[in-house]
This record gives sequence, C-alpha cells and structure tokens, in this order.
Amino acid sequence: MLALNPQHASPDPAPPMLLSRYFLPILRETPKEAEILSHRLMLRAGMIRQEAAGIYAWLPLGFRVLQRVTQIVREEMDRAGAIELLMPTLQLADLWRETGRYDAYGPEMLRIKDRHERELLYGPTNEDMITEIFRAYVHSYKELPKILYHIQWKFRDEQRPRFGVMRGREFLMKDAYSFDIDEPAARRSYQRMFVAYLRIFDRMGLKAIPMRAETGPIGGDLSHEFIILAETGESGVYCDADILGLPIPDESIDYDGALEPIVKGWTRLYAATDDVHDPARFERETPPERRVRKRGIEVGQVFYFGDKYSKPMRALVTGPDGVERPVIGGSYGVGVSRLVGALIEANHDEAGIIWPDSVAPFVVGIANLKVGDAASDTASLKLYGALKKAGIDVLYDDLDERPGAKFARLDLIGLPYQVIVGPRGLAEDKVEVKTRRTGAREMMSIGEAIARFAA
RNA sequence: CGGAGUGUGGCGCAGCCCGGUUAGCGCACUAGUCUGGGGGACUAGGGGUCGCGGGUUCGAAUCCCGCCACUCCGACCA
Repeated sequence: MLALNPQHASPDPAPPMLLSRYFLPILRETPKEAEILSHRLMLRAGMIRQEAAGIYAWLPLGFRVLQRVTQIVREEMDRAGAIELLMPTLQLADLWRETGRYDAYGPEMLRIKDRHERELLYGPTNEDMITEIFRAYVHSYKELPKILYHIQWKFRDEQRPRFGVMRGREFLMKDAYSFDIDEPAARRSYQRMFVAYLRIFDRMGLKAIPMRAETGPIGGDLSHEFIILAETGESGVYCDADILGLPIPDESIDYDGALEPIVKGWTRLYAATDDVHDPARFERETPPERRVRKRGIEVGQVFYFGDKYSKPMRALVTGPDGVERPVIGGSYGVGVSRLVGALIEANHDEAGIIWPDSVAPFVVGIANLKVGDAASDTASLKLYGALKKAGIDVLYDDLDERPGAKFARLDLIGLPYQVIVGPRGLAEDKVEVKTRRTGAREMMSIGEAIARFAA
C-alpha cells in the first residue's frame, strides 16, 4: 500500500461547489470591447479575462468548459488509435531552419532570445518538432503507422486578434501528426482522423461540415476544413443541405475497418468555403432547394502533406524492400479554445449561454430561492449532496440573494438544468426542474429530481 | 499591415472644445432596516496616481509634444 497523505486518501476529494465559495465573477453590464456574442457572454459569465490583446486567462467556469472540450477531443483521438504526448511551447529556431520555415513563417511567429542569445520561438504548430522526435527513434516500416498528438498552447502573433477566444494570439490546439510508409497508408491515417473529427464535433452537439480547403503554409495536396454553421462565422460557406443529415459513426466504429466509404459519403456532396467556392459547380451539382449559403466557423483542419517535412529533415524509414524513404505524413488540428467560443455561438439565446450537456461546466444548478429558510436550506442541501454523491457536476447557488438575480445568473451561465428550490414548491414537497434549452419546467419531489439526474 | 477611434474607482459613462470649487453619475461593493418565484427599496458609507512621460501656465482630467495599451473597419489565419 502506498503511503497516501490524508488528503489523497479522502473518499470525497472534490471541493464543495457552493456558489458562496466559488469564484464566478459575473458582469452585469457588457464590457464595451466585446463585439461578438460569444465574447460578450464569456466575459459576462465570468469565463475569461483578457490580459492582453488576444491573450486570455481562463477563469474557473471557462476552464471547466475548456477541460470538457479537451477531454472529448482526447477520448476520440485515443479511440482512433492516436497516441498522446506533450511537446514544449518553446522551440529552437534551428529546428525550423531545417525545413526553411523559420524564414518562411513571417511576423506571425513570436521569436524570442534566451540569455545566451539563442534564438527560440513560441510554437505556432509542431510539424518540425514532431518530425525531429520521430526521426530520432523510428527507422522501420514495422513501427508504422503511428499517429502522435498533443494538446498544447500555441502562439500566433495575429495582426489583428478579435472575437475573444475565437481568434486569440495564444490558443489551445490539439494537433496530431501521422506517419506512414507510403501514400495509400497515409490516406488511411487521414481517414482515421477525418472520422474521429466527425465524432468529436458531434459529441459536442455541433454540426461540423468537412469542406475542401486550401492547404496554406502547412503544405500538401489534400485537406479539409471542418466548419460549423453560425451566423457570426468568419467565412461564407456553401454546401448541399443533405450533408447536414448525414449519420455520424457511433462509438462502436472500427477504425481498422473500412473508413473510405464514410469519408466518401461526406466528401461526395458539394461543400466549400468562399475562398475556394466555385459557383458554377455548386449550381451544377446541387439542386436549388438544397443549396445552403451560410456563414461558418472553422474548428478543425486535416492535411495530407506527404514528405514535405520528412524529406528536408531526413526522417527516413526502411520499407520491406530494404530501401530507405521519407516517411509520409499528415497533420490534424482542432482549435480547442476556439471551440469554446464556437460552442457559444451555436448555443445561446437572449438570456445567455445554453451548454450542451457534454461540455457543460456543471450539468445541474441548484437555486435556493430563500437562503436562511430552514425548509429551503435542508431541501437544497439534500439535493446537492445526493447529486454530488451520484457523480453529477452540480453547482449550488447558496447566496442570499433575490430569486430574480439567481434566475438571471443561472440562465446566463447556461447550465443545462436548473433545480429551483423555494417555499412555494416546498409547501407541496416539490421542487421545480427547468431545462435551460427549452425553458420547460416541471414540478417534482426531491426524490424524483435526484432520480432524474442520477439515473 | 492600411484606415478610424478610445484610455477618468471593479464595470458602463459624463466632465475635455471654452484650463480655475472638494472630479461627478448609474451599476457593483460595505453596514443596517424592510423585503423575498425573473437582475428589489430606503438610509448611511468606502473606494480615483484622470494610461505613462515631458512641456506650456500662477493653476492641467482639460492645451501642446512624445510614448504605451486597447478597440473597431478592411486585407490575412486553428
């Protein structure tokens, strides 16, 4: 038996989630700098604090959402067979000189010197470093395929950061890199990630549409952007309405099985952002009633880039024929911190945020409408204790405030379910369960409320 | 990077043109009383290097110069 300290041995190490002890700095008025809706709501709901242009501190509520999103991404990457590691944020300039990208990248790259005048950079992406790691250890086709990923902060010194976390300079990104012996194998890896991405966004309740994309400075010849539809999106998107109804593979998906039909199904129909949009083709391939013209937010991108990095960096593997050749690669990014903003863009109303259950910072909020009233306090605590014990993420509003303020705050922070406890309901031994998304309210006993969530 | 702006208690703003009481208002905050199912009312309080530096002046939040930070519109990006 390990010698655990008492704290670690505690049966219930989770801290109490009483609002009176939590840190949730709600803003009643909207800070003037926030233009876009998700940015305003994140500031008002006390999720983030701007520390510099495009650089944010994640406050407890926002951090919880960020962690939820991170965890979904991680689970789906793992399911697809990718392997997590963690690379540093700082990289040596010399590494980037091997691929010529140190000069090619331009002012978006934050360049730093250490005390020895060594040139460093804050990584905007990690192809060079992962290739360096790969070449140090892998030399045979027998070790392939490999998909490695990490979830790490990136920095791109955007000319004009805006839209809060949707386009910050510092942002959290999941980036995965695939290594294969040849192009057909690399395309299989690409398909794995493609399908994993369908699942990632679906689990967050987002309709993400893969669209043919330019490859940009990363390079390569096969790429898709995953775009979610939202009125405030940065780019115009055009697609076939039938894409929106395509089924998403469930968690029993066999990543070693046939993935190509799935990918084909999703890429067969027309879908393009405005920079690659071909109006003539759109009209030729899509019947008028199925032509969707909307705005979208890019939340992920997958690239196949072949030997673009492995060749200059001499990341070589020996094939079954005994011949050494550059490993064939792809890279696959998800904007994790951007997703938090995108989720709000896709899930809100006049009163505030409406979190999908899967990413909600807390699933249930308990509002004690009359703190200090014995019946209300007892009922609220009973609910709180039972839900916590059942493993439900619950936030208990135990502040001595007026009901209106509590309702407004709970609506703003967007917890999927509210349990409203007050003298009026308790007179009949009931509490009210409100579903944030629909506004539906239902009176039920405390036992029924517990069963409802703890099921 | 081109263009346009803004910096005044935690937040939103007024004051600046035309220099001169103790820099003001709403919200928030503190104490108390009454309240209590959609951001309550009253009373009494606390809190400000007016972004930073220099200059003009008897006197600068206010005029002049320089710098910094931030925002918005456009071209570019997870």
